Amino acid sequence: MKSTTKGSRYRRSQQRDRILELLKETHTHPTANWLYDRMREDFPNVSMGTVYRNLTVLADQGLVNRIGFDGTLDRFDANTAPHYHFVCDACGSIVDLDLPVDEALNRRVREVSGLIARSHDIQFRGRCASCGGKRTRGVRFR
Amino acid sequence: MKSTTKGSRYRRSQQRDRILELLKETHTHPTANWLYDRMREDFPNVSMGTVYRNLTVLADQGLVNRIGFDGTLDRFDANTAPHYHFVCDACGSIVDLDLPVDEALNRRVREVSGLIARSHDIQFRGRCASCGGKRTRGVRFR
DNA sequence: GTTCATGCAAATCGTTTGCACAATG
DNA sequence: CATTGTGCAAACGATTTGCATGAAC
Repeated sequence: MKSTTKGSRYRRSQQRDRILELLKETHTHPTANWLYDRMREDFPNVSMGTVYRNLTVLADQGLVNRIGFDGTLDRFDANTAPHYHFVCDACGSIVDLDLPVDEALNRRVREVSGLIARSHDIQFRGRCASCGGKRTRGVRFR
Repeated sequence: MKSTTKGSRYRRSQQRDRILELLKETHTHPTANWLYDRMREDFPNVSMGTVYRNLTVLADQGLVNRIGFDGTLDRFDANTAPHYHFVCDACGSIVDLDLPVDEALNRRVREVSGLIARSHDIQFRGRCASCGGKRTRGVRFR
């Protein structure tokens, strides 16, 4: 991984630009493999290595977040503002929530434990709109 | 993975009993590999396969939780009561917090999004007591 | 005695990396 | 032209699985 400390001697590339574009126009927190499939439409010979390398660079530049929920693959998100997530038990889809981030929680942690929390993440779990109350096992997002 | 739906035709085994015991007397949310090392003290020929298989069974029986935080390996925990976690940025150690679980959050998700959240997890991030404010890069827990 | 659990090794999956060549600044 | 990015394939680390044998019920 390149360090953020140095002058970030990154060059631009069509591939990386496109990956960021895809992430900006997609709000499903895609996996590397999903991005790879989309990328092949424009760059038929693109490799997974390139996808991962660019995701790492974008994350290093702070343009993208890498998130790895319990059990699921790594997902990527161009929404770098702090926010909470809803994860569907059935199909694994992830939805951003409009709940305001509650900084007071970090303070409560300190009161209770003495530990200084600088941030926190919340994942809510349940069925998403399309999986509903049904027992249907949705197709796992890959 | 065996299903919970059937009659759970699990037999007991010394190995599984010992793994559960280790998890009960350990509150550091160990990795499979840590458990493997401890297991070898009692069962010199135990294999990782056995460790993982038993962890899966214990999780299926609801006796153990498998938790996989962002970037870290899977960790295992015999404390199955809902609780929040503090994750150290520096050394990766995980601490259970005494903060009461706030069920009202699930309701707020519904108000805001219409999604029905059945549960939620929170991970707080910061430096643990031993990593303190120091820039020391603690040894990553494996 | 039937079935489940084990140990071993090989397989799988997501991700990373070394290398020779192409693209960028 | 000095260096970074790419495509390819091989390497990697965590986890899973197939198989023959041993333990549990």
